Amino acid sequence: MGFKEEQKRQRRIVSQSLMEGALQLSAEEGYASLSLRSVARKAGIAPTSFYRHFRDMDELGLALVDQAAELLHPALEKALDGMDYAAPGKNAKPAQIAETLQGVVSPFVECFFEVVAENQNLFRLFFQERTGSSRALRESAAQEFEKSAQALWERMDSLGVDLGEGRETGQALAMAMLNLAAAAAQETLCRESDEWPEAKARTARECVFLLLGALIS
Amino acid sequence: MGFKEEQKRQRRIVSQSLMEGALQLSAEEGYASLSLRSVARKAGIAPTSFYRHFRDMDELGLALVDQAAELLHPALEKALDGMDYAAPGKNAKPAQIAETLQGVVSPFVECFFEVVAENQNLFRLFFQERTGSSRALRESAAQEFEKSAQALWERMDSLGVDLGEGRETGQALAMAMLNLAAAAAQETLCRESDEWPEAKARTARECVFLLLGALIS
DNA sequence: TGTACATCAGTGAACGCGCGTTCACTGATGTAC
DNA sequence: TGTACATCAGTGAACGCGCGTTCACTGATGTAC
Repeated sequence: MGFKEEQKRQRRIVSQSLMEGALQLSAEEGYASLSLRSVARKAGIAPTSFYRHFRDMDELGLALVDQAAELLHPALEKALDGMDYAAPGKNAKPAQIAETLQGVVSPFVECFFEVVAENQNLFRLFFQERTGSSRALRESAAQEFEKSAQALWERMDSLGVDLGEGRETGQALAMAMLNLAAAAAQETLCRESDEWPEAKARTARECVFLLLGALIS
Repeated sequence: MGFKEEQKRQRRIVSQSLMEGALQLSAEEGYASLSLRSVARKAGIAPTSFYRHFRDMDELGLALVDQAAELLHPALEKALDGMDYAAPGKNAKPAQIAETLQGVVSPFVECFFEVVAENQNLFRLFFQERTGSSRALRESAAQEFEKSAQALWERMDSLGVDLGEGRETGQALAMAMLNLAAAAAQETLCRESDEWPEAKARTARECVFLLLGALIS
């Protein structure tokens, strides 16, 4: 009876070890240079068995991007839940507004860097392929990224962060926050040392400046 | 007499056609997937002749990154020359400060996007490899990028743009401007359509907000 | 002037290798009757 | 219960291919004496 379930479980385990192996190898040589055979070797299966799990390396890459997205979105949800913001009065001082904006920026930065730092190889791939050479990977990653920007904007909008002339500007600013965070994360991922706290602090500062500038314009 | 010069000229032409060929191919498949043989084929020489010009594909990549840097730096110099800024008074309105900041941001954005749009394949490679898989390429590109950030910061500093607590913050903000510009450029490079004006406008807006936020904090 | 040698970009043949993919097979299990 | 068939992850042998690299060579030119 339990055989089919067990078989499916095993299948998932092998698929995951292919993805994990691809991730480890891509950290060293880059995803584009990987070979089907090297990934199968890393996962401990015959090259021909690869095809029982993925049509080709591109499909495996897509699965990895999906996996990254499935980690990113709940992390972002958690950030959105943790945000608070009290719209400053007309005469509020910049320093006060900046302080208020921390209620939006801090949860974002914390959750973003947490999930990235805990899945470094996965997000290295995700950020990389967002502008990579495979159209399928690129479009999928870019789309997930945009989804995140939209969710972020909608939350800020509903909190009453007034980013100016409407939807487009607001979403673009959310995208800019994500771009700044991704740039800092990529930079940190490429370095040997763990400079995550510094990257987080820098990103937070930049995001606050960005929103503050938008708010008072 | 003129033979040696002529020979050197020819050599440079062939080297350039290898670089040009690599660039064209990398736009389609990504630099990491290129083969020495395909590049030689594209340039119209025998595979073995490749070695008369570059030790391997990595050295060719470095030459391309250098070439990008040699275009980027003068473009940035031009931008720095074109900047002007009159430090706003204590009671200046945000809208006025934003207007003043355009004198810094506009030349930067104009020159940056001009040189990128005119050398799309070269800068696609440059931005890509900044966080790519080859350590040599990555470090070289990242270093040139940082140089630019430093030059940008020094110019803003000398213009009297007061970005706050000193050198580190200022340079980080210059880096953030470059990161925002690069992200917008990469995104546009990946799309089919020519959305350069939109990307420029968006980047300019984001840079102004960023600097404005930093200024009034 | 001629002769011997040096330089140097480019070449074609040849090598061994890892690659992606196909094929027919195994062996464990479930299903129909 | 037995028998025949279906499913499905995994396998090893085999294929043809493009790859990076080596080697000894060419042919045009400059240089020394």
